[in-house]
Amino acid sequence: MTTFNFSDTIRSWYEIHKRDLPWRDTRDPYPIWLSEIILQQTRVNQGLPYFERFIEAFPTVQNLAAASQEEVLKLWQGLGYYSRARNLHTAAQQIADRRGIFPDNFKGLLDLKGVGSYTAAAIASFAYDEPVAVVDGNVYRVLSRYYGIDDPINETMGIKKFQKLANEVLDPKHAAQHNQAIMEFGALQCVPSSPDCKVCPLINTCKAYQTGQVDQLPVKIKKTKVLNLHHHYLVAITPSGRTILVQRPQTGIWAGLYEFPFIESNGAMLPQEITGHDVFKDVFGRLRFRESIYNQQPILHKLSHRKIHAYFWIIEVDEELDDAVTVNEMLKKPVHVLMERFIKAYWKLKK
DNA sequence: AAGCCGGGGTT
DNA sequence: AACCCAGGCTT
Repeated sequence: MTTFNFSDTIRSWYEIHKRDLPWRDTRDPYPIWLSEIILQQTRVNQGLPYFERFIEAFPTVQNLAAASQEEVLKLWQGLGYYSRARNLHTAAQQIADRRGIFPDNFKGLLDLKGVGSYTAAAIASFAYDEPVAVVDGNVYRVLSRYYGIDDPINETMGIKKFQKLANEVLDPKHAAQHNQAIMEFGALQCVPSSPDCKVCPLINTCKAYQTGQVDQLPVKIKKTKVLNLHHHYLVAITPSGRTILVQRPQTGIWAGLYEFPFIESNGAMLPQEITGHDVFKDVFGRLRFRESIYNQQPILHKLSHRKIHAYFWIIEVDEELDDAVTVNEMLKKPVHVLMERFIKAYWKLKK
């Protein structure tokens, strides 16, 4: 007679249903670490091409450490949460300082920039089979439903409770497989909305299923409110076709990325309000120019906590500007997606 | 403890 | 429009 075992069940399920992902067939901490940073708050399908590009560009952690931050940010362009890229680069240099040797345990891994409790547990278990449980969004969902726990997953008490429970259900003899399995189970079977419980191997012992609470769990409180912003980008075009880019400050949104100079406002602006603005004068001085609006209707760019209403103004000037860059130089700079989309449309670039 | 930090896919 | 995603850092 055998007793029902949570870890055995999800690991058996995993061996049948697991996806074939390039960072799963290795114990090398470098690709494991790289994949985990890329996948933070990012879906597998979105992160996958970035993983391939990074491995191609930087086959070893030393290659990554030796790159410039701008090179790393450019490769990261479009993925979001750009502090991950800066931390990734810093951590690569930390590792290079150790002759390329990663810390070999959970505690040591936590010293790497950008590596928190989840990522340290993931690397420690996947690379070294250290019995430390990962707790990500998938794990919160699976455990909260299976055990019927309604503590909010974004409050200190709930976080501690789930971390403790996750370690209790972890089979220490199968740490790597167990951690992979519970996350894959959450990603493919115990999905956020309308999971197909009929085919779930845990259906007979799932608390949420028994009590009809599947769609109420996990509990997460507080919602981020969205702030509306209006950006009027000044797209300089010099006689030779060059333009002006400025780098954003090293803190805040899109830190360190490049964009056209812009005027912030509370809504639409008239041409004379643009050309009379201090920012405009700072960029173009007393040069002669011809201005035109590129998009009459604002382009909406939605982030998790902001909605940006973007207007692009084409400012053709009749003299060269000292700090202008060519289009090819511009394309080497890391930019956010709003910029990337405009650049591709305006200069009619392929891809 | 709470807020900040992107972009894309689903519902 | 709201929610979610192989979260971590800062204040």
